[in-house]
Amino acid sequence: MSERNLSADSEPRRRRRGATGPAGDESVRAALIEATQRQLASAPDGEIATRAVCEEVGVTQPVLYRLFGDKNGLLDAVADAAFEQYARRKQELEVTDDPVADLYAGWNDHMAFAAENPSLYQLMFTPRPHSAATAFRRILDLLEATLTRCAAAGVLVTTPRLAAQLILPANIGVALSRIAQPGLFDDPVLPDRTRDAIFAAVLTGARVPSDPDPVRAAARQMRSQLAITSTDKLEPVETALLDRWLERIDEPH
Amino acid sequence: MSERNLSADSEPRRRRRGATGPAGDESVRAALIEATQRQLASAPDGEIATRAVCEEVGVTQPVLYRLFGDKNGLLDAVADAAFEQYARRKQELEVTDDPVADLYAGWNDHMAFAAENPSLYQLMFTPRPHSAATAFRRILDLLEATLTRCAAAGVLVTTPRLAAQLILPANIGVALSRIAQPGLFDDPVLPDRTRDAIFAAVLTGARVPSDPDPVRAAARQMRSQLAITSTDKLEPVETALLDRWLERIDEPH
DNA sequence: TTCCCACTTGTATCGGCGATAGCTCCTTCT
DNA sequence: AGAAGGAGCTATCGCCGATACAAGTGGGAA
Repeated sequence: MSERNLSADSEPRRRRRGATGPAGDESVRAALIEATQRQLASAPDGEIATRAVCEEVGVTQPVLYRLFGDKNGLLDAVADAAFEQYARRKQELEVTDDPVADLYAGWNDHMAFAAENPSLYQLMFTPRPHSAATAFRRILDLLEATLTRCAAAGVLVTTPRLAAQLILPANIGVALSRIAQPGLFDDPVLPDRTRDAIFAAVLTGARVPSDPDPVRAAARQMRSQLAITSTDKLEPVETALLDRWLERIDEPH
Repeated sequence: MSERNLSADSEPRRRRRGATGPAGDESVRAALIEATQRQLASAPDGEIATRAVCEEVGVTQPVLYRLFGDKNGLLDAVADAAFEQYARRKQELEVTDDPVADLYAGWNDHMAFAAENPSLYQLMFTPRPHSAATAFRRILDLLEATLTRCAAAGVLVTTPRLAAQLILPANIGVALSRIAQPGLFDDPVLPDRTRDAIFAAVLTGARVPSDPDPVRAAARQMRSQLAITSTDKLEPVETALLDRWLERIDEPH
């Protein structure tokens, strides 16, 4: 049931037949999404009725169900539209060539977005049954991209993938807790403190602009670690050759 | 509206008048809560119908509405009952005289509870309109009590109140993210890493902040650096084998 | 130009939901 | 015994999500 026959894939065939009127499907689509966002922000219980949405736009229910499949499809579309807003905001921020500064700005902007759009935020990050929305994953990818730039600068101590999985849930947790229980988490320094705690576990404490070659730095650190604490996961011969290679990588060009 | 005239305060007057039958009100109350929990765990969409709950217990709808006021009151009661389970679990753990160990156990048990009871967990920690449930606050108090013991032991660098506000949202964020998007946050070390990152910002640096195994950390960073910027100081075959070895070093013991 | 047909849209409706009005019955107090 | 008041059941209200059905519309074929 609910094949959610979205008309996005039939976009090239749009208006081929039938009467869609002077305004195309995607115009009605956008209007429905916008109306849903508005009613979602107004409704204190965070719930909307497809009837009310259709009435505000001036279309009947079958139109909505043709465009979005079912109510869940509508909410997915709203969540993805919210991601577009989120990404647009973030794009206006990330112009620096300092990826760490962008990371900080990204966290702060995430918190601001959540505070300004609590209903949309819940729609995006709260577990919803049978949701096919891609907003969550795309935001994680966005974060991972910034972290990859950090890794390229040599300031990341883990993989960008793991770092993103560390940062985003913490960010979401603080934002959702503040939405759910504003009175319990009203400490103004809370987001910053959480941010610093997580970032400290992911970024190297000291910026290393002095070292232009992060590969060499990593190799050097790996060698020293091996010298201090030997590993038993490699055979001695392997460890010896590994050390030789690391030494070669560390050698000046 | 919906005064939610709960009969808990009328407990001393129970069965004073009227026919409650051989089973008292609180028996029916508990049965309704239990049935709701069961149906909540079964339902894939996390939604329940008061009709179905009443039918399973064998009472009619007005009974439910007299006992809980409305559907939200029922869900609040379920959330508070879930808190009792949560607190009971935690009470079985916290017997140590090492408050820091209790703190770690508390985090881990929180994650386990969320994984075992995803529906209940969402009910407790996800923003719900007009919720009068006290579970959220009581769990925060529980955490703050443990942190006060840590402060008495002199291992806390902030106030217990702020520390609790730092820890709980991070804990919730990881748990909810794993419930909402299991595929995106499947890294098994994610909860522990988050825990260590947050605790490091709250406890005196007894525990290693970033990584318990510096050799593994160095190997991981070396690998990510190699993945980002390949080196020309090693032959491709050598680089491939180097990566394999680093991977072996990074593997959990 | 005319007919046809695929597609859209409005009407009306279905089944289910949360919530409640009003009658009946039972228990308890006087 | 009679009075009184609370509790439960039946029936129902209004709203919701979703859809069957028929009328309508416009582009393409003859």
